[in-house]
Amino acid sequence: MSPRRPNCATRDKILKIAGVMIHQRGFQAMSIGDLLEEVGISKGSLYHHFSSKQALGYAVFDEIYAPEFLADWQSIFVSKDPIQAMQSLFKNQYHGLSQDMLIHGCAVNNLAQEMSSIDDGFKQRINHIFTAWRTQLAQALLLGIQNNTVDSNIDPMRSASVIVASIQGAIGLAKNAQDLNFFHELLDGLANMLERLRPQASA
Amino acid sequence: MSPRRPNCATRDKILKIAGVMIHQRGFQAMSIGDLLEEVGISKGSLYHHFSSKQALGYAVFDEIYAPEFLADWQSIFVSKDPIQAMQSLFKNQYHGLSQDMLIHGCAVNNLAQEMSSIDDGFKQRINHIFTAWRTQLAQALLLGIQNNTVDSNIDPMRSASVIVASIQGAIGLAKNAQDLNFFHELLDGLANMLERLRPQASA
Amino acid sequence: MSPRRPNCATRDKILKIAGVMIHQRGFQAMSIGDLLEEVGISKGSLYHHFSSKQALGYAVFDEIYAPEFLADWQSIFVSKDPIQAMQSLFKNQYHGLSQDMLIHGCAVNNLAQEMSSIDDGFKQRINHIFTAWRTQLAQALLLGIQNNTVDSNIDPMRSASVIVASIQGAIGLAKNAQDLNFFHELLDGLANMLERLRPQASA
Amino acid sequence: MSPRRPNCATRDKILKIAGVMIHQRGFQAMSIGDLLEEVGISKGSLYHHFSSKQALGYAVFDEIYAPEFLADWQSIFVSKDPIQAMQSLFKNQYHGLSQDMLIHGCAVNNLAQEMSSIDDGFKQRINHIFTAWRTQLAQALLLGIQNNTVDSNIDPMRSASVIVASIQGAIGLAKNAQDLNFFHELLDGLANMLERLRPQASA
DNA sequence: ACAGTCGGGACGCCCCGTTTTT
DNA sequence: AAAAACGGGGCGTCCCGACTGT
Repeated sequence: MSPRRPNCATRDKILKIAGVMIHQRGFQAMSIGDLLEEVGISKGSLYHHFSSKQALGYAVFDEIYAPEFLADWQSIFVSKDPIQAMQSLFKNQYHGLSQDMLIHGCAVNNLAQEMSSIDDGFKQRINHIFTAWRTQLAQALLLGIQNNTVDSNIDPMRSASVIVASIQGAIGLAKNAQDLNFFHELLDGLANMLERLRPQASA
Repeated sequence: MSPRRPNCATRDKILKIAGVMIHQRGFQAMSIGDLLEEVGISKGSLYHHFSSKQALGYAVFDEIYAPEFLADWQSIFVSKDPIQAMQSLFKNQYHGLSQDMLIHGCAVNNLAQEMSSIDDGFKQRINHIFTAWRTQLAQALLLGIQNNTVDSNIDPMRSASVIVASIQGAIGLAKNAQDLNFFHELLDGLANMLERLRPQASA
Repeated sequence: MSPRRPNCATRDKILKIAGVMIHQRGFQAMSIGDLLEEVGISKGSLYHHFSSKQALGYAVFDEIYAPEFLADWQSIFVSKDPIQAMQSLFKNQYHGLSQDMLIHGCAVNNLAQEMSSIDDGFKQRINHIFTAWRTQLAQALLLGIQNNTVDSNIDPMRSASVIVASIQGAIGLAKNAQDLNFFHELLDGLANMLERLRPQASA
Repeated sequence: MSPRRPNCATRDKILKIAGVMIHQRGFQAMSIGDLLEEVGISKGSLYHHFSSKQALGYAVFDEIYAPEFLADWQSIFVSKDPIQAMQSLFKNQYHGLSQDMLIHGCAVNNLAQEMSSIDDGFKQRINHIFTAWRTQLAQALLLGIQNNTVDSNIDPMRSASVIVASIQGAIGLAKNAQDLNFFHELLDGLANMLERLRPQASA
């Protein structure tokens, strides 16, 4: 059950659909039976590829959620103006890809809320990815400070943490409200908040 | 099964313990059987007071979670300097009462993440309370603007939404990390972020 | 789940039928599903009375097998001529009640072979009952020695153990052969063996 | 799938390990999956050599259990004093090789108890081997009678059956008790019982 | 001939929230 | 308010067959 086995369409299909179902219903609420029906395979097939529901969940996290999670942020991590880069990322999420996140929230954050206090394997994975996110964002802010696009008075790491928290919180609020306008307002508000991290003109 | 039945010790006990268990495990993961054992009653007794698990959940929300949810914030809603008021609230949560929130997160937010997309009754209740929070906070910010403790350039409603999102996100992150220091850092970062909503000196 | 609850026909019915099925198929091979169908109840009903298959098995042992196990031997334990008493017991088993034992063996011994090395609860119960049997039979042999119906040179406890072993072994052999005549032969042989425990005429 | 295929290391390895596992856990409780893991082969490999679990079980019986079953008894079958020969066999089992039999019992007898009433193939095999044992032992007793080491009044066949039953019963009792001292006592008792088959001095 | 991967589906026990009866 | 009965669904294991490659 090595993390990557090349030739197995079934395994990939399971992972993909399980990724969607866990995102939609939560890990515990996703039933193996429903998954089997959706994928169109039998139990023996599933348990040939994954030794347990837990192992499947870990694989979904490692092979589906984690790789996609930070993908959108790579451009920000190397920008000289991280504030502008994030603002434009928020703008882009106004269109298209925000739908899924509006309805079901962030897959990683959902798992974090549901599983981190119950299952240690999930907790470690989630911690790892959030820490990576915060750390990289802090470095990006530092780069911004060096390029005078970010106020040098801020603490990069703490600001990065707050930004991460704000985004996750915003997605959570929006998912609950199921209101696209409200989501846009939140993104706007975040953009404005970021603008306040610019170097103060009065300095 | 009216929302408020004054005289019933058993019912109150059920509500109280159910409130704790839902907070700790989540609504779906809390089993009726475990609850009965904890309360020390029989199934018939529970179903005499609540017609279903769902009804119990609603009652817990309405009678336990909701009343306590905004209690701490009342002082903020009437302050002439809401930023300072919130900052001191965060300071107070450094000590004592933050433990529960660190371990299990915010009861309302947990329910929001778990149930709002599944159960409409929960969704409406949660929306209602979050909207109230945001609205009242926006009014507080407006009061701050009028008292020149908050920058008049901000949009009170959007800023209120972002503040709410940030707080919920911070609690979520901290719950996942299970790290008190990290939680304190987040609160610090939030306090700093709020400071940036002060009227700009350069204006 | 106290061992004896007075008013519960369903519980008794479950125990009775489970006792038969375990006797016929073995404990592990008896499926809960089949039991439910046979009894005509639902899963919830069964698990209301017994917390697990194991608990059911223990109850069957304690409340069905154990009480009946030593019943036939009570007359022997108080006889002045235990050899003759056992021989007549064997004779009686020629008729009628031996059928069940021929086909499926001794319920207690079956459980002993199947479960004692796997499950400690069963092991302890079985040891207890076998020890009781051997001990009481040894006392009976001692009584026979005192009444000069048994050779005083034998060691009562060891002889009792051998007698018990022989009987269980005989039942096991007969169950395997499924041959009534062979079973009768074995009982005859046992009776003859017992006769050799008489006081030696030459002494 | 002929009963004896000489040159196949894999097949032999399967048989050997399966023999151990069936002895330890029972036939039904032994899972094919566990066996494969233990042997270190794949399913395809096993089912290439054995058409089914049942066929594997039969092969284990025929090629592992049966050949070893009567090996120790060959010396007895040709002795002029079978009683003494058996007694010394019991003595030898006091040391060393009795461990396995104490813990897991007699492999053939275990199978007999578990499978003979369920599976006809097992039943026939077991019957065959037990019959052979009894028959050969009866002949040995007859030889003893002819050599005046055994009482001529006994019925050789019936006595042989009782002896076989006693031994199997003793192993069963000891396996359940898991008590080496008790096992030794039982063997002692058996030896004493055999002594009583000597020609009576008073005759 | 032999081995490995993959897939199949029936069944294992048990826990769930609920309804019915007393 | 308690005891009893309900039945659907939870995940996982089982033995096995089919297909693929050597």
